[in-house]
Amino acid sequence: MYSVKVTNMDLKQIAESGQCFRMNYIGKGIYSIIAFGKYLEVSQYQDTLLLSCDKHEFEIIWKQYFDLDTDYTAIIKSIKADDYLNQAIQYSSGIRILKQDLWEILITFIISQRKSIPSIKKCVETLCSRYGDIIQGYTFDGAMIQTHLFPTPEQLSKVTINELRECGLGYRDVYIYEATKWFCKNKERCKYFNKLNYNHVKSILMGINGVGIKVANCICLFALHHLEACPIDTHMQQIIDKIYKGVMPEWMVDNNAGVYQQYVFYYKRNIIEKKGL
DNA sequence: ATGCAGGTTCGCG
DNA sequence: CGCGAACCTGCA
Repeated sequence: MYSVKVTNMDLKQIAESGQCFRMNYIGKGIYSIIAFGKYLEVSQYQDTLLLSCDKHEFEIIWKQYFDLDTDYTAIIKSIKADDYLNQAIQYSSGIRILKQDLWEILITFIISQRKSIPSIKKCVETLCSRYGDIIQGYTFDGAMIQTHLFPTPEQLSKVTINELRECGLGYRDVYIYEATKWFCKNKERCKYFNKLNYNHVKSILMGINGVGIKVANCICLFALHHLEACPIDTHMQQIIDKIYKGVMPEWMVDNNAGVYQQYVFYYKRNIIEKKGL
């Protein structure tokens, strides 16, 4: 077990933000996460994060994963006056942009198109349980559990389109199939993607069949940490249309637009949607 | 039962 | 180019 002080962090908000599909609430204030080859349990009491791993694992994996070296207070302070955005931040300032695995984000966000979050999660778990390695993890109680990792590119490259279809992917089966081949072929090149600038890497990603501008932006933001990447989905489009009268607000083209997008997205889904805008 | 969902592609004007 | 329709599947 290891504990660490954090600011601008709220596990619930992150888990429900829609940027990751393998983080789940498992009761008693505890969330489970499977990423980078590990199973983690984590809980939070005020500004203290408690993790089921040791210090070493925290330092080499989870510290980066939770983006704990980025100063979100500064990001929030840098906002130019905007009532709606500030209102959203009151509600969602515990969201951080997770640094996730490029390959996993590529595939899961291709799956995400025209799907609800529960449905995306279901597909992802099916892929993991059928094609991913089994690993052992430990709960807070010290109990050993087994779980599946997200399949590697090599593992998924052995799966046929028909088998993919049977995982509930629908028409996305071909996209996944082709993206997998693309990734295997470009594996060495992908390692240097974090050195390329945002527009460059976005245009490369959009060359993949099934990756349009929204998914490309999600990959840039959630895997490559380009904080200026601002995915515009139907929720964001509604915000532009209804709140900003069809004119894209300045904060959406800011250096930190992706962070702001997450704040607004979470706020919109949790508050506005339930009251009927 | 019909319609639609956190998107992309294709084909049309 | 800008627009609408179709694309699988599951769930209201």
